[in-house]
Amino acid sequence: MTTLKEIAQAAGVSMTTVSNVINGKLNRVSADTVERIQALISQSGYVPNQAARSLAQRESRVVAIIVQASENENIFRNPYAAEYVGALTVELHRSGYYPLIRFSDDYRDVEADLRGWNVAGAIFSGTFSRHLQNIHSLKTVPTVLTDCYFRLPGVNHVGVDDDAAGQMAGDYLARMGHRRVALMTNNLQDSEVDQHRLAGFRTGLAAHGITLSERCVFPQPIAAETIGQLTSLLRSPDGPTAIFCTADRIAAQLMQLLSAEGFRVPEDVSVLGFDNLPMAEITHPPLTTLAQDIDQKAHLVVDMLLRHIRQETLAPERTLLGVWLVERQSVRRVGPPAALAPDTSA
Amino acid sequence: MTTLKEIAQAAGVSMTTVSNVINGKLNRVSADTVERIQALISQSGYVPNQAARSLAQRESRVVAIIVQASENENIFRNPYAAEYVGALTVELHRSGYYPLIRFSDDYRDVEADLRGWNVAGAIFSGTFSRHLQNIHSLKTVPTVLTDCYFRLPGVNHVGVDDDAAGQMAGDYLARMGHRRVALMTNNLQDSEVDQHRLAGFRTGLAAHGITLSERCVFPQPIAAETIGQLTSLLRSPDGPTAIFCTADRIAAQLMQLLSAEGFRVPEDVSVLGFDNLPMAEITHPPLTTLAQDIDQKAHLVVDMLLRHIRQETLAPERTLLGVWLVERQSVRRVGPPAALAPDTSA
DNA sequence: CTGTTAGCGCTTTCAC
DNA sequence: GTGAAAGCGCTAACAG
Repeated sequence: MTTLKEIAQAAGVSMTTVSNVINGKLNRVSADTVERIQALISQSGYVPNQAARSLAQRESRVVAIIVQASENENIFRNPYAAEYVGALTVELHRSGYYPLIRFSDDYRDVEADLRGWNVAGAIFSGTFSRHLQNIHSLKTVPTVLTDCYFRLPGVNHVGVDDDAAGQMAGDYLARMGHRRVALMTNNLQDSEVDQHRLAGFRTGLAAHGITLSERCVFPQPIAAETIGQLTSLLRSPDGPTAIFCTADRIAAQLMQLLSAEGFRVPEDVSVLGFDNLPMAEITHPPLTTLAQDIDQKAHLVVDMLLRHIRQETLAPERTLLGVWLVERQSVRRVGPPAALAPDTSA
Repeated sequence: MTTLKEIAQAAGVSMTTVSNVINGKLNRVSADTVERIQALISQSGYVPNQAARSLAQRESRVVAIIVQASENENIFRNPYAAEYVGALTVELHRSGYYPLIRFSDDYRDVEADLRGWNVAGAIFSGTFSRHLQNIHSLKTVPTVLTDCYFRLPGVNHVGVDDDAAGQMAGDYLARMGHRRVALMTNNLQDSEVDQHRLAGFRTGLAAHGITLSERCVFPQPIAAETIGQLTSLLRSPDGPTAIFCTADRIAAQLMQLLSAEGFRVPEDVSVLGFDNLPMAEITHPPLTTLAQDIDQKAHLVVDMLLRHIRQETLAPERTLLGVWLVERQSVRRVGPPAALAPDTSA
């Protein structure tokens, strides 16, 4: 193993000079010294020791990525989480940072990660406010909160405009002629993202004089054991004709279950998803969904974080990303054509 | 920020003693000193500095997870990779290690990670032999190779028995009455996993007197632009009646494309997948596939690696995991019942 | 442009 | 049982 000291000795210069070359402070070193040192570095295959660097500089090149999940849960089974973290990883690598991934809902683990590794920054995804409250390092570590609703002055935030997105969902289903609709979320109880999508959905429906009935709100994905609850609702004369799912994954599972119960999508019931993950193309029928741009989000988040780390002028504290509709085949238009007449905006 | 030194001063003991308590060397410290120090530690919220620890001990608690991918490619879009890495992450956390995830096909980056972070160990997934050859740290860093075919004495290896699995696929399709079959892989050119599945497939078919025609081997997934190549083959009188895909993802995409072209699965053509990912349940029709146990694999891999790190008696150098058939609805039985007669083993 | 010096926070001999 | 001291590999003032 080669060290900086050895390079310095071989080059007949001090460690400082070598350090300057390594860290690109080339204005402090003469051109031929730079060249000589770089030659030695690549010959010897020298790699700087990150631990020593972190220790001396009191900051590592590590960025913590904290994903809301119960410890021991493989959250990458959720394709949205996996794709998002993967995109963040690519962006961080590109900038010379190393992601430290933690699945957690225990603030002590998170604190230990942030402090123990002297992280340069942290990115949170989907963390509930009640957990974020306890993480005091938010005040000292450059942080970008994503898909969360916890606010703290000076802490940047990036997320989908969930209210607007929910509204778009409600508006779309209403325009497609649906008057009785339902909603299915991942975790309405805890997830503020889900709560805002619901609120927006209500607003969007209200604009068309539609009220979301309480028994049509499913706060968790339905499973094979509990599908009966939904099917009997669907079969009742005043049951919903469309279901908005706040994640493609829920929608895909739901369609599968529905099809096993003999319901046809979209003939018997329409299904609208959220995210536009690759899976939306392989469901049957292909899923109509509200799309978000995960790569764009990851790029923006890392960019914001690096700005923050470099103490540059901060970007706006809060950035809301839009979603757009991708129509495939899981939502159909219902009702007599006359019902559409009042809509003059089409 | 609290340091070990401060704890020592507050407790009126030396740093050595505190260090011993932190590292569980309790036989060297009296019971009440232990207690006093532990109280101080939890009161102050002290968290050891990982960089300092790594530096002093010349080894970090970092385990590199290297996933074969082109740099800048978000490989977590591949649900198998995501689920596997997620499972490894959970296992490593459970044992107090930190995963360092790297998507790469450049051995220099990998070397830099391994050396720069003084990693305790490394796990490779799917790395091609031609890349692994260049990674000299394999000889010095405790390593488990997974889903690879590169052999090096002293380096552990865990993988699916791809030959046996391919054979199982061939045997199954033959038993279901298919005499003309096709194969579609992810990257036959580079992936030794795919190559072994193909070899096994040929063996399995040969046992039933079936030869896999060259034009029925698709070395890469087919896209919308190239589907014509397959459909014309399918329509020809001696075209294949079943397609074995070496990943569920390929199978799901294929079924989607096929359905858009007016082919029905399994009536017109059967499709067999590989992995049994959650997505296999949401395709239409639900996918018949060869299942592997990802959690088991991850558990085994981490267990092996930790053994290696702790210099315990090594597990066998090579462990092959089996797969099993999960029958859903994408493969149908064809041909006259008589065709089944020669099979006496059923 | 270059070098000297003093740590960063922890572990680890080796004495006591 | 406990402590003193050296050092892991690097960076960062500060001098020259």
